[in-house]
Amino acid sequence: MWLQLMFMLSKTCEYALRAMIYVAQQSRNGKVVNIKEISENIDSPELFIGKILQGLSKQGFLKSSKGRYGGFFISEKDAKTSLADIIIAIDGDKMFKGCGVGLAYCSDINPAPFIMNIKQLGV
Amino acid sequence: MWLQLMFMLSKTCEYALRAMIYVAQQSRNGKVVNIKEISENIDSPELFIGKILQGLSKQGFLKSSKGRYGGFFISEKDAKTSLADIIIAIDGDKMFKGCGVGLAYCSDINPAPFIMNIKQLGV
DNA sequence: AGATATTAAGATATTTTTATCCTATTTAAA
DNA sequence: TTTAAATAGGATAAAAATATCTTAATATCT
Repeated sequence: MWLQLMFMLSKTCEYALRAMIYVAQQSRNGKVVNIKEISENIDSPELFIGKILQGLSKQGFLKSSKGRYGGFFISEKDAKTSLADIIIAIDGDKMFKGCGVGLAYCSDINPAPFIMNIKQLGV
Repeated sequence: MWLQLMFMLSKTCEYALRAMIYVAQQSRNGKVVNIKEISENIDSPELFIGKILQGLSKQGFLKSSKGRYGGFFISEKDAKTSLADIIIAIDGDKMFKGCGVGLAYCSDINPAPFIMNIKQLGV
């Protein structure tokens, strides 16, 4: 069974994931994509996603080539990266720790995904 | 079965939930608590949580009393408020909509809690 | 009535996140 | 070799989130 996690990601991280997924798709077809194309397809500010990918590229999550017909691409090997690793690279691992509410029953051993339902304050 | 949701809340929202839970606990013992006590117990900036509770109080999530021996408290009725309502009051409902990654398979009908596991870019 | 302790409210300050600008460097095609 | 198109990198700007300050209003105790 899959554990369903719903995240609130930073804009930066959201753009990054969308971009990485888009580049990965294109790379499977052997295509190198430039920032303009990426930003148009994932609906993000062009220069901003440029900066983000520049950073991810430095960290080795994808490759870039400069110059005419340059752009970004993801090798078969890099495509094995889990989305979680990208999230951690950008937003850090705070998301995977603690429950965000800081109740007593949250700990490292029981990192308390915040049980939400119909739980009321008074119970 | 309970659905497990793990959130990244804004600081404001995190403080708010912790404060509300603390006040609710104290109110069950008939105790009115002031900002200083609250901030010490939930580890938040005193003036900041003051502002936050001031807002929640205006919206009717809890009661306040001014003057000496004043403070905040939550009636039995108000204690029925769900944490989700407080989150929405502060962070809005964006958290309950969309998947944050904006993939094609996310929609209003299928609001795609972000399936996370070992999913890889390349699959 | 006076002193003290509390929330209310508006203004302001600080920090972080998001976004843009400008110039340099690189590459390929003409 | 020149030109055009692309990323790299550093600086800056704008917006949003977080935090604090100051004064006013209110309530309680003596």
